[in-house]
Amino acid sequence: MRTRTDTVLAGNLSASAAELTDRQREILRLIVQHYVLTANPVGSRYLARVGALGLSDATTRNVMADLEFLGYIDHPHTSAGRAPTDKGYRVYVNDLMARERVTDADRKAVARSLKEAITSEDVIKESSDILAKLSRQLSMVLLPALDEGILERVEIAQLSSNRIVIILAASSGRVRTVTLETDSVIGQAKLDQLRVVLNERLAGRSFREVKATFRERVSDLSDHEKSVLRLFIDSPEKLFDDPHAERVKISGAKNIFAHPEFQKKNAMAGEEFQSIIELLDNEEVVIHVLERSGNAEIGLDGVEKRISIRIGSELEEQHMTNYSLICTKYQLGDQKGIIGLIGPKRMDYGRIAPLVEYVARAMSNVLSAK
Amino acid sequence: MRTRTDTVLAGNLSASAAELTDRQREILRLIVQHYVLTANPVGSRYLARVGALGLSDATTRNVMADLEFLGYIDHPHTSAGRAPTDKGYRVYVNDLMARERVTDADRKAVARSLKEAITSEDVIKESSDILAKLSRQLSMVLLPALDEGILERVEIAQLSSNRIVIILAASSGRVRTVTLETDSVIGQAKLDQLRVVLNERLAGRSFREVKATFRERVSDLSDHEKSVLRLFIDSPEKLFDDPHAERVKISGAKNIFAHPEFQKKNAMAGEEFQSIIELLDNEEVVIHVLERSGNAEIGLDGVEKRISIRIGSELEEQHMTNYSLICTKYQLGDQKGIIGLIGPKRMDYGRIAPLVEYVARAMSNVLSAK
DNA sequence: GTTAGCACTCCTAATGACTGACTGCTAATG
DNA sequence: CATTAGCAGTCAGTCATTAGGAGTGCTAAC
Repeated sequence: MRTRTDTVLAGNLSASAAELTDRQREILRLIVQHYVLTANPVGSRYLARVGALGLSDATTRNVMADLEFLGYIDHPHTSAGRAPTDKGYRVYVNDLMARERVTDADRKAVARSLKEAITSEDVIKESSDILAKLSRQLSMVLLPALDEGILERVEIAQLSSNRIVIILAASSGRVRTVTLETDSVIGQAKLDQLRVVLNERLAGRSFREVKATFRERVSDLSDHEKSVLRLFIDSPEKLFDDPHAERVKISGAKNIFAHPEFQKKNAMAGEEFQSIIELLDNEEVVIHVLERSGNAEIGLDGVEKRISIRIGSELEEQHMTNYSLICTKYQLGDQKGIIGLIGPKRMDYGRIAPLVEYVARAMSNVLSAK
Repeated sequence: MRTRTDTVLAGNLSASAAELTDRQREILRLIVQHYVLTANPVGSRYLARVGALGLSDATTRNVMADLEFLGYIDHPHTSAGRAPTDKGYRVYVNDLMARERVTDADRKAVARSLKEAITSEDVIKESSDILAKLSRQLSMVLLPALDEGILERVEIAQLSSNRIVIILAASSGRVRTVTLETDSVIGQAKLDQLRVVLNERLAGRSFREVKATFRERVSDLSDHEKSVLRLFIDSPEKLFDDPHAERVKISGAKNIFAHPEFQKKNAMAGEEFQSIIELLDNEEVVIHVLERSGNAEIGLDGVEKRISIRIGSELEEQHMTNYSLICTKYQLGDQKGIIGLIGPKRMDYGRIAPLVEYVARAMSNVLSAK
């Protein structure tokens, strides 16, 4: 299919975004912007007609042919307009787009939401909700992994003669409680003693370490004490860690289905749709996607990147090639969580990326005051 | 449109299900069963052909015309087969269907799931998951409202010099924790004293009462103590109650969208679809739907009904007239929660209703042993 | 380098014919 | 009198065809 002309072009034009001509960059920018706006492939005649370029459709066509050959845009079929490829979006996000300032209205809305929140849990849920609302996308918040934090302190409280609750406080401020039924009645003095021992042996260590070494650490306790801790001894890996469901908050599912790409015929049967539903159904998928994107790009590679944007195939999820993820980290105590959103690749990056960053910063501030 | 013949029929045939003839009941049963199975309106010729009746299509037609006039079945357009109306489903559920025994395979699957669960929270989540999986519907579990339980005990634990956690233990076994930042350092002795006072004044009362009267109950405390409890004094109604998000577990969203009614053209735009998404997005809607159905029918009207089935319009939700809800209560400590599922009205009630009941009983048993 | 013009491709929506599944009614039947 | 056979009429869904529109690629002229 490739003609000799193509080869010549390939020789003349580098595939690197930096070496695109100004005109090419400008046209790519226009294509992305119009496609984001309308969800329709944009054609050369249309671009010429709106006249932002002062070029004829034919010339535009030539440039677009070059851009297509270089892999920045594509067309679904011969006589359709062009839509950006993942590579095209990537260049747009990196070099071409203008990051808009978060509007005053949005700032106010965020402040209003967060003011209502009393507990840290509330703040996190509200942040997710307001981000979903303002971005009109599907928003997700991931709490910092208990697993990666320090077990600051263990408390034991007696609820009734045979029920106690064990409180695991992480240095991030997160708290995990586990209630236990005890076989025999256990006195307050005994409990106090047990608390002291547990704190001596566990406090200040990472949950991960505690998980791995708990059995040994309590192996010398009396049988009676061990029977109280039976559940922990049986399954430390579950009790010293998050239940998956509780690390994730999701908001705004309705937004994602309102996008025009879902209005076509058999949208529900498609794998895209299925994969979004999977996200709603299964917290582990959310954790996986957010952690991979968040941890890989933000603050781990020397240069601190403030925000991670993954476009289509960059998500490395088989069925999510039509979506983009924008996420960043927020601070909860001494740990970091991740907040972000998912939407169609055709997304207003210039507006939304700063919004994600803004919400993350706002929630971090509010959380640090709790 | 109604002819004189119709009027005569109306005189002859009562609208009460009990007064349907055996043949009418049998045909209604067949219609429901076939419709549930195939999702296609069922016609007289089809019924005659499968031959379960030994009647010709014409006779079947006559009976079906009567059933339609009486409001048990309907047809979407002149030349379509008949589908049950809500009234038809209701009669089917009340009088016609056979409740199947839960299969051994299902029983084993439930047992296997619940065995893995360690904490009560796990049990509840697992119950929801397994119910969704076995029924292939959207399943929901509602925890008992903190609001309606007794505040059994208050504990205070110090996490660090200026952070404490307050533990509210409900008699149901549920525990709510709230971490507080204190302005000044507060000694252990002071905390112990505060705990004693709070327990004296709050323990044993309902959360609802505590919520309403907390401010008065602590009005005589020292300013220092009040400053520690500032958050509670400011918003007792929020802190002595559930955050909505934490009362609800949802599983199996993917199931509901796999049903054939969603495969048609603009399914996503429809209000039905929107209302299901609303359910996923908004815990308060779930709470509302489950509580209304569960509380209205189960165990409040003298006769203890074990299970609540609401069909279409009986749900009294504007946009959910195409769905049915099956739910029942389960026991958590001294309170009851609700577990149930939502699916298209076209649902295998005979299999699913017993399944819901079985899972509820199984989880109640496991929970009572925790 | 840029543009005009033209032939060509392909999607989409609209149309209309056709089929199949049903119903309702009537007249005949046992 | 209940039941059945037969027939005309209705309507959704499918399929092929058509016309229209948008856009491309190429070539030749400016």
